Amino acid sequence: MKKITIKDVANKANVSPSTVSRVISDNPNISQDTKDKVRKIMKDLNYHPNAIARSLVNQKTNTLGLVMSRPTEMAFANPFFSEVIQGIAQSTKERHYHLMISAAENYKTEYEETIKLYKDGRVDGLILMASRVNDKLISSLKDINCPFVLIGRCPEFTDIPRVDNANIEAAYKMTDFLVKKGSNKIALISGPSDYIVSRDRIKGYKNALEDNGLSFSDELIEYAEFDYDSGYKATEKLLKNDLSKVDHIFALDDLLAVSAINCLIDNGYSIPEDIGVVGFNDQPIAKYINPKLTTVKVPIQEMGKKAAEMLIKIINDKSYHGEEIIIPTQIISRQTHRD
Amino acid sequence: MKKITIKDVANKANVSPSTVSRVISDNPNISQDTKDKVRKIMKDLNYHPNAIARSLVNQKTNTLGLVMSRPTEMAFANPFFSEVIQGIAQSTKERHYHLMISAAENYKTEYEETIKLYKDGRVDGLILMASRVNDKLISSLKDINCPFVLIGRCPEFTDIPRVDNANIEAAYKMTDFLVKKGSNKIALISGPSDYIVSRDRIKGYKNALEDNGLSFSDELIEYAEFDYDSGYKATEKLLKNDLSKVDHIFALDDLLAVSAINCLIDNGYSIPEDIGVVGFNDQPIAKYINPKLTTVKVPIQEMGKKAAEMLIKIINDKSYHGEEIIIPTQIISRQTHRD
DNA sequence: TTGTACGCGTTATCAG
DNA sequence: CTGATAACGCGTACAA
Repeated sequence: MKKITIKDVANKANVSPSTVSRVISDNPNISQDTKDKVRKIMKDLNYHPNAIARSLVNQKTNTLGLVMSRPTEMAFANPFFSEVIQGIAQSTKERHYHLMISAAENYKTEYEETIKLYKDGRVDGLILMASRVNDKLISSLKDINCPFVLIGRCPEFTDIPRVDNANIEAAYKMTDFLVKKGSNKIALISGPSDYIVSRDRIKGYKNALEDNGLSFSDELIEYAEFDYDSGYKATEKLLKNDLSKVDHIFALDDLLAVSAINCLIDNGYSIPEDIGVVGFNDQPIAKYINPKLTTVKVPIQEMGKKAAEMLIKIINDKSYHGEEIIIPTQIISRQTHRD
Repeated sequence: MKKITIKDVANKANVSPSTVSRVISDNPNISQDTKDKVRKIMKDLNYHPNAIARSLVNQKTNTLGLVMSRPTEMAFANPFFSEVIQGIAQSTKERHYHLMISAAENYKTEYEETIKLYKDGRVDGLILMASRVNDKLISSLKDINCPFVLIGRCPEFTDIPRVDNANIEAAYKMTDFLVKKGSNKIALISGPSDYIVSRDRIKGYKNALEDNGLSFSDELIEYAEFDYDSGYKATEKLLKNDLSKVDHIFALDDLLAVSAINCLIDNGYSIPEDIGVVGFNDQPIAKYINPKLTTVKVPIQEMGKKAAEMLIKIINDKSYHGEEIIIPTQIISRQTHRD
């Protein structure tokens, strides 16, 4: 079962390896006859060009990289990331690219893994997710001239290729939506405070409060990781403060919203009668629970798709340096807010 | 920003490229002096060995492949697959392997994509998920001598490397568990009938019925895809039949169980008072819904881990041809069954 | 202990 | 239209 190479094909076809190479790339100045002949032999021999050898000579792998850090991985439990991957996988497939996924244990190894993936020459570019404040990774990537696209936002750099949803605006809209429904005290359960996405959403929330003449206090906000248990604990903390006046909890992630709802139920509250809960992202689970979750719809898969598309374009078109794509969001009004 | 190669290092260190190569692989018969010297220069130049070139000469890529077909991708929405990937990613990371993920649009392209991934030389081996009855892929892979590990089971071949959970036994246990609780008419919502996993679980269910002297009828079973909407419809069909005597619905996947619960609730039933619903897999969602789902716990992530470990071992140890690892399951008794 | 020469499978350049 | 040759970056016999 030895590997058959371009030479084997060449021999059997009585042509040179270069000719075979040319028919592979469908070079126009090769006679139809030889093309047919060589193609037949390739079929007969069940020949497949070796991607590695091609990569070596072409200096490109046709593969994109994606690194999941542990926080991200934990968030892997969060359906958000599956959806992004799905979108990425779709684009790469369409463009005949491949996708390499790498897990990291923590933020530090995530940094190293990511850089390594590129410097080892395994990938032509990288897709970054979940950027934190002060993200060294991005400046390093810029330094070594590594093509990348960020899903999210990086405050230190304007003008980097990225796809994001309008987080500030979306959180504003949801907050405003609740206020217009009569809410006047909204507590917040946020993701980790060093994530840009958290900060942006908090900002939108605060702005909306302000514009509606409502006051904000730090006691109204609790931070959690992007997982269920953490969200549950955050809700418990909120419960310890005086929740009597709070009429809504705005969770900055659906999973967090679900944990809040369950914590509330466990403590004897009815949703949304006693207190409303709304989420963010519109992940599948939003529709699965009872009552169904009111949330902000973010086209996650679409974001993954766009990011991969942009990255591939950056890699292949040197006159193109990426852009900022902001995907619109939309409030999905279901059953967990107070009307 | 040009690439620096082994030659650059060699020049700067006044040694030959081969010496540098030996330093990289920590060859024992190289003087400590030159090792130190070369290593320092590698650091200074920020040199990274090119993985592609290495792959070409070593004839191995150190990467594993995983293909998701559309049905699988749809199931990508199903958390099952995220968890498996997570497990795989963990093993590959620990063993310094990489993971390439590929999406396919349907069963046919899945077949081609998979074969191609290997024949193109991009991966050293493959992890297969969700095997169907009469899976041509497996025999093809055997034919071309491609190392692979199956997560699941393939009835046509005994003796192929795989990791699985004891589906028959697990479904038996759950059915028996319900009967012992007093249930005597259990309906089933299964995954697609051409998946082995469906057949195995159905078999366990039937066996348990039989052993308990209960009768089985075809009207008691509905088939669905592994997604929510499909499960909902299947439940509606069940509802159209005479459900009056049915006291439990056994869904062969948690997501299906959730859809069944919601469909039942939408039709005025109370869970578990009017009818019990139990699931399979113990995915995160099982704990998130209200009431919490009674289900069979399958250590999904663990299965991914084991599969990747086995595959890597198969690839590197030619005296090892894989084995069958059956991971035990466990009933998680929560709130959706009738006591 | 280290250097030389060749090969891994392919593509690109230059002849013819 | 086609063939020889070099090169991509690295590992490894073989030689020294």
